[in-house]
Amino acid sequence: MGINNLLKFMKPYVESVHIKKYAGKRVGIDAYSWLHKGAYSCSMEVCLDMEGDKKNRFLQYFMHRISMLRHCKITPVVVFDGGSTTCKAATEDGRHRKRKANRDLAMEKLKEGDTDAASELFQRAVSITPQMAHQLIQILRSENVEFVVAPYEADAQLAYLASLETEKGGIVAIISEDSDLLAYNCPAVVFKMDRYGKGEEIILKNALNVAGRKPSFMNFDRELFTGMCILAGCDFLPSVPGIGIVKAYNLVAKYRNLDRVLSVLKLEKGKVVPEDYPNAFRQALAVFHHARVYDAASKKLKPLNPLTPELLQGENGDLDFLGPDLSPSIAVAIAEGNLDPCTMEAFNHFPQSGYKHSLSFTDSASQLSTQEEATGSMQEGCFTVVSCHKTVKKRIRGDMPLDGMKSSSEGKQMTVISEEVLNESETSALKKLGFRSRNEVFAQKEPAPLRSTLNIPSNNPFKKQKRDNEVQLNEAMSTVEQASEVTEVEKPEIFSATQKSEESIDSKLIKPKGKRITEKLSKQSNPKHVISSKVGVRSILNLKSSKSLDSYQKGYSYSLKIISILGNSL
DNA sequence: GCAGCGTTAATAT
DNA sequence: TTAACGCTGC
Repeated sequence: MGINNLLKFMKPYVESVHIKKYAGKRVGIDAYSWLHKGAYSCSMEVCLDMEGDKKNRFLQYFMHRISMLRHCKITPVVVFDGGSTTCKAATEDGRHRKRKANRDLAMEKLKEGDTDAASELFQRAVSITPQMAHQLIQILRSENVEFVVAPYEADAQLAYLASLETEKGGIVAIISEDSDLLAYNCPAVVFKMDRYGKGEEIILKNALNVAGRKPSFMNFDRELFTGMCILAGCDFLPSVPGIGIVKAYNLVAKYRNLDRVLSVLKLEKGKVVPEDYPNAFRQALAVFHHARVYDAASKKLKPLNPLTPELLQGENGDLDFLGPDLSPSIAVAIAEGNLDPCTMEAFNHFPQSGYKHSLSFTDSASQLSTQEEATGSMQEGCFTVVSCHKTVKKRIRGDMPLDGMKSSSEGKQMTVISEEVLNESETSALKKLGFRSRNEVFAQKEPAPLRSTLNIPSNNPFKKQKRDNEVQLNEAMSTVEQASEVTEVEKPEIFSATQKSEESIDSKLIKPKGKRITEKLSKQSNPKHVISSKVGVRSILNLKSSKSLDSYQKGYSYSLKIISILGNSL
């Protein structure tokens, strides 16, 4: 990830800082880096999509850091990655394969009973899923933390925010682990920030055009700097064999013109330079400067910097490598966290989170820590559901064997495995180790489905898939406009299933819910599956058309605060 | 001196 | 997953 060896090379420009230097300011956060770090503490649970408190540690990790920033009077702006662009497909694919291999190995170790080796391998296998990001988004909403989902790269979105003035939603610095941000010309990036707020900062203008320091970036403009980064090797384009950061720097410093550098490279390295390297290089450069980002003011996608005439004329006018343009309604739905940017499926509005988000932050005795509150309603196994769908209400009230659920509880720490992500032998291996499957725990206890499914083609290249999905989404929308059932389900509603649930409204607990099984049930047993899909889409796009965002969000976050599900039965 | 490879440690609690 | 380190070969 990032630019090969860039941080090491920039060491002379790194300064130790405490994040409180940005008190009173808005600071952007690359969500992926914290999600990933947080996931280490629960890698097995995440990989196997288990249920239970431990799986949600990554949320606690994230929110702890948010609390720390707020404690420092910083306004955090969390930026999530969206879909990946075609340029990056190869890198992503390689990572995916590695993770899968590690996961398979981990399963084998687990079967052998070697849990230590297994957990180490699971740590290498963790990937951050859109569902995890969405879980976090739900909490951020309820805690009124500002966030945006980038249409493509979070880095580009962060760079865009950093280019805006504060009054227009801009940020003054970025917290991340990704050196790409420097290639995107972000002015101030804090790397390796620990939980107390200490980190290492690079301020770009302290390096560019400053005399007397080595390596000297005297007479480097931002384009040359980005060019150097690409030459050294980045996610979009591997470096020419034999070229690392030092040689890249020397070439750029010597010729101060990227076209010249490319021709010298061809002369010096000859056949080692791939045929299409110069073209790929220019595309990568264009991505770093003109990637498509979401503009909250116009609620549309726009290029990070205005497109140049050369770009508009070149590439036969096909600028999809910057990330294909999206219609405004889709762009908004993605940015606001209602549409999965990878699959273009509507996110399930059903609660997924087991995170207990009553975090407070103290630094007395210079020790910063979280406090989790357990409430009575949880211990008593209270059951409250938030839903956008009225049939859910009926099912919960009519069919849910609540008493059975309460009596089946076997202590808080029980971990439940999901058969949908495991094959048969894996499932039986885990059962031998004492895990229970979700199907066993949730059989006949699940409410009706809410998830929308839009028949996503699975093997298509990303670009085509996005377009197809967008068409389907728009079609689904227009069909739904006329469906009479829709009017019934527009308003988010809160339903309670026990007399205790009224009390739980004050509770700040969110307990996990079996999602995958919900989907499975929906396909098997709900003849109205297609309708409910459309409802999902409608309810999302409805945000834009008929309600002010503000009032919806208030309602939504309120709803989320009272989600408290299943109590001890997990 | 540098690139590039392999190994190892750290990430979180 | 990444950074850091040491080794090797150009």
